[in-house]
Amino acid sequence: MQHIEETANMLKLLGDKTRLMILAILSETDCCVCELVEMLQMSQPAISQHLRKLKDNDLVKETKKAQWVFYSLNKQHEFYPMMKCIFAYLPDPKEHIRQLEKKGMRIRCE
Amino acid sequence: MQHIEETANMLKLLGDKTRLMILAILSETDCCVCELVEMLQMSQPAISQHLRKLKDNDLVKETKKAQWVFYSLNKQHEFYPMMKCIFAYLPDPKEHIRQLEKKGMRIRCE
DNA sequence: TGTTTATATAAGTATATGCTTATATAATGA
DNA sequence: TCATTATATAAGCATATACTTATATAAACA
Repeated sequence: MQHIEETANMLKLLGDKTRLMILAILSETDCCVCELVEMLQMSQPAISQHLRKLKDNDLVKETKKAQWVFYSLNKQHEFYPMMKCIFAYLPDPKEHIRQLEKKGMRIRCE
Repeated sequence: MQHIEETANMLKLLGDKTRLMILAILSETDCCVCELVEMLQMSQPAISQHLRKLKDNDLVKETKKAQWVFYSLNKQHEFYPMMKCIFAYLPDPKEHIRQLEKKGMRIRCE
């Protein structure tokens, strides 16, 4: 059980369409910034700024590989079980990943 | 399963400390505005404005009784199961209700 | 080495948000 | 009837938010 401020803050973070979709996608597969830019059809700075907020709140982790920065969901986060419950209210992010692959823009590293 | 906008909007609504606590309290017991004002130590207009948003989104229902307006949680709402999951991350609202009763400010109607 | 690609970040801006204060309405009760 | 109590709502304002554009950095590669 958490403090009210903590929980409200977490929900505020999730209460943005773009960030929510980023998290849902990352719950399926790790992605680099340019993949998210392509899937969500948002500018690169906009995506980077959302990722920054998620990282500052420890919801995602980053790994640099070659010229890319891959982001992954932090499944150890205390609010991860809550997020899983919320994902049930979202369209399946697999569709975004499929579309990305179809466009040949999936980054496969190593 | 809902649209991304719907879910994000719901989370934005829940992502405010005061509204989140109002919902948690209402999940335990119906309350009138002045009880919430006392429990949450916020101005009456602030509480009324939050209740307005919750009502506009169908999360709460109102019932007028004498000079009071009682608010209750809409447990039929499509996002109610999600809310229940979120309440697990909040301090027990029963404590607020106990404090209100201790101050003799509980409104008992009918 | 110079160019391209991927990313981060700063600055600027329009809009949204959550309060305050002031005021209106309606029910209660002396 | 008049004062009090409970509530809603409007207007104003300070701050937060989510973009944009511009720019910096670093890796890859010709």
